[in-house]
Amino acid sequence: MLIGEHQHNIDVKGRVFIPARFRDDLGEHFIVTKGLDSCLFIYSQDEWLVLDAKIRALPMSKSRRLQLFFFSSAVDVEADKQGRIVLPQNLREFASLTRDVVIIGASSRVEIWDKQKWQDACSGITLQTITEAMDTLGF
Amino acid sequence: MLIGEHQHNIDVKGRVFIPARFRDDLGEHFIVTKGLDSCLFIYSQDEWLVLDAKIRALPMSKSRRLQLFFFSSAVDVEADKQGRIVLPQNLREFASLTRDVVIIGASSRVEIWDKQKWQDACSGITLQTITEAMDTLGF
DNA sequence: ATAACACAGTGGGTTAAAGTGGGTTAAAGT
DNA sequence: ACTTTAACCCACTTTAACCCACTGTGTTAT
Repeated sequence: MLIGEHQHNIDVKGRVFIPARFRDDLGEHFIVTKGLDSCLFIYSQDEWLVLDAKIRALPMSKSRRLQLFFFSSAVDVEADKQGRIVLPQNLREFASLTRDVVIIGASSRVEIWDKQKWQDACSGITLQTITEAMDTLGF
Repeated sequence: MLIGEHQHNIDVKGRVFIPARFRDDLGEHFIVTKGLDSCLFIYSQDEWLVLDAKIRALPMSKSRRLQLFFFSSAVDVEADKQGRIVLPQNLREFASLTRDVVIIGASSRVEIWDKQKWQDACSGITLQTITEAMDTLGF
């Protein structure tokens, strides 16, 4: 299960370090795609296949946009000996990744955020929202 | 069932001792997350899996922020031979843990509080509040 | 009653692994 | 053939995992 929050930098070559815990779960290869809120999603090979199957199962009329969005932007990457991956420029631009990034475990996938964007998103979560959520979830 | 109150220190390495009784209940691994009132929650693997499933089951459109909050703030930890866990810096900061902490059993989970915060929270609980609560519960 | 023991709790030093940066070589495109 | 880019490798720093030694307290046995 992918959880936790890590801070890392992208170096001048466009490489990002993927924390060891995440690599254990993700495996050798993994898939990077455009995600929601201008961040990037990383799926393990297995999770990607699940997603792929779900999208295929949809009728073309509904899935067309989704297909284009996910498949066109998806890249299969492999970590180097130091545990880093190279992010293609178009994905870096999409997520506005310059230097400081935050890497987040989100249960079935990993997300890469620009640090500033992540902080903004976090500050949007109020105590009330969380309390309500805990109520409905039965914490 | 997790009950009781224990006083402990966090050492310079960010380690906290988890009382033996709690460890018996929590198992080998446990999950630490950001909780309410600036404290940390600790769940057993089993308890967490239930929560994980519930959170995942929510539709992405409504719960995206919540999912991010819960999963990003969670960490899987394991006690060392002495029965201590290492708390990541971001969680220590969140809960303002410096040295003196209080560890509390709260039925299905364990909570870690800054000592001062805990005392303040306790003094905020009046006899009236409790009596009212007991009334509604039908004690 | 007291010594011996076991275990809960504390502190700190050592070592292996995680994380970071940059240089070099191979490959691709012009 | 030359320039640019990406892949690969090596060296270094930092951090976290691991281990060991010590203290205190309660329990058992003599």
